[in-house]
Amino acid sequence: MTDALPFAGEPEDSHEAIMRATFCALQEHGYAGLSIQRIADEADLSKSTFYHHFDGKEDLLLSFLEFTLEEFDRVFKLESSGDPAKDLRTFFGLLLGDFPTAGGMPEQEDILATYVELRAQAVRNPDFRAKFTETDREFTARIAALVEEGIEDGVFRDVDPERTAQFLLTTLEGITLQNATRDDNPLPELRTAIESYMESELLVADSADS
Amino acid sequence: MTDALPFAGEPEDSHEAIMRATFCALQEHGYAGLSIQRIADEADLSKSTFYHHFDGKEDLLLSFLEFTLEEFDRVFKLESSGDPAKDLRTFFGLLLGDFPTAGGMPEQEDILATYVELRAQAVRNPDFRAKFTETDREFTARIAALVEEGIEDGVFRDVDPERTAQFLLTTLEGITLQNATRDDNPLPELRTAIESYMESELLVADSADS
DNA sequence: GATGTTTGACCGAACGTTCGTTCGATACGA
DNA sequence: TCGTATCGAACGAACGTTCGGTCAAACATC
Repeated sequence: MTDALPFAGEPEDSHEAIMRATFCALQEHGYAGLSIQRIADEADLSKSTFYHHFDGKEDLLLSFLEFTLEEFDRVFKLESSGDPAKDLRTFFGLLLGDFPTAGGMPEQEDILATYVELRAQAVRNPDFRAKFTETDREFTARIAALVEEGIEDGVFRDVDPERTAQFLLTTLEGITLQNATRDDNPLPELRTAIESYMESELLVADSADS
Repeated sequence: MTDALPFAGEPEDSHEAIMRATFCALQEHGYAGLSIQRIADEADLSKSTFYHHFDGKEDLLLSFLEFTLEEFDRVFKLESSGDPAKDLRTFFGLLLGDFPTAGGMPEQEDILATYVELRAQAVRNPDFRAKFTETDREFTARIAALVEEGIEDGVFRDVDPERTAQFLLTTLEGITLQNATRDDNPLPELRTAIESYMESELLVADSADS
């Protein structure tokens, strides 16, 4: 139970403590405000100790990104009911912040905002870009598999699974981007919008009209 | 003609030169690599001269963002044919990079990538966030107006214009985000995907099936 | 079991660089 | 002569990183 959460309990070693500290420092100060000093302070270590565990800032950030994306992936794998439509909705929910957070941890919206900050670094950082490309491909494949399953079960229309999955993921990331960079609160409305898309494009009609 | 481009010809005064230099420095070094020194170098001015024209970095960036978003808006206003479906496609194209660039200026994809970098700053910068919120609202309103026009003309289905516009803009920004942060080139495929969405959700069917 | 050696985690202090910003001076047009 | 535009030089702060050294646990040797 507690094992399902990424940063529950006390850190076991300094390596994990630094990872956790990076996470917290990112939430508190943002990517631009992230410094070795801040991470060291958050982890109750000295700056020099940090360099004993990591080659430098770039090394840390790449490790952190890798760890985080795998953690996302791991949580997603836990949720599967066999019902494609339900699983698809669950998957969308998770991407939009419906995941549990440990006590004292930041809110889901803050985590998604940090995701946007990290993703934007991929514009200039080739290693980041490679990681996000891979993650996007995995997510798309997972959505496509659910769509295909739904088509075989006769509950989804006969759409192109890969193309539909790509389109859906794009929209979901658009929602995340907008929600993290706007003052109004577009998320609830956009949740219903993507639900509408599912109903009109994906689900076969229940009644006989159109 | 040349007046339609944002940075054509020689800058008229130092203020404009700094704006232009900010634009170029952003393309070359990215947001994280943006410094007063770089801007001054690009504008052939000294750092101290910069402070004669702007209060500081934050002042400049806000002015630059304001100027840039208005420039986007201005280009969009030029294109209107009266045909809602065509105008909508033109609008989408512009948002995805189908705009002219002056000689020696960066490519459209680089400009969109810089847009993503700037937008990500809105996560932490309230002034940025306010500006992007406003721009999103304007864009949504413009799309909604086109959709409403299309419904009245009988070429679009009777959808909710506001909601449809919001959903479309979200997807477009998702496309921009993904294209700027991935190694593969999802833009062409996503262009056809949003065209498919228009055909199946928006346009009334030409033939008589469903 | 006592003793010398090695190893790994840790730290304080410092280094060199870059950053945003300020200040005083100079040149020039009105 | 007053205001405006420009400049070089410098400032303090923060950054990522390195270095020399401490301490305790693990290990090897006798």
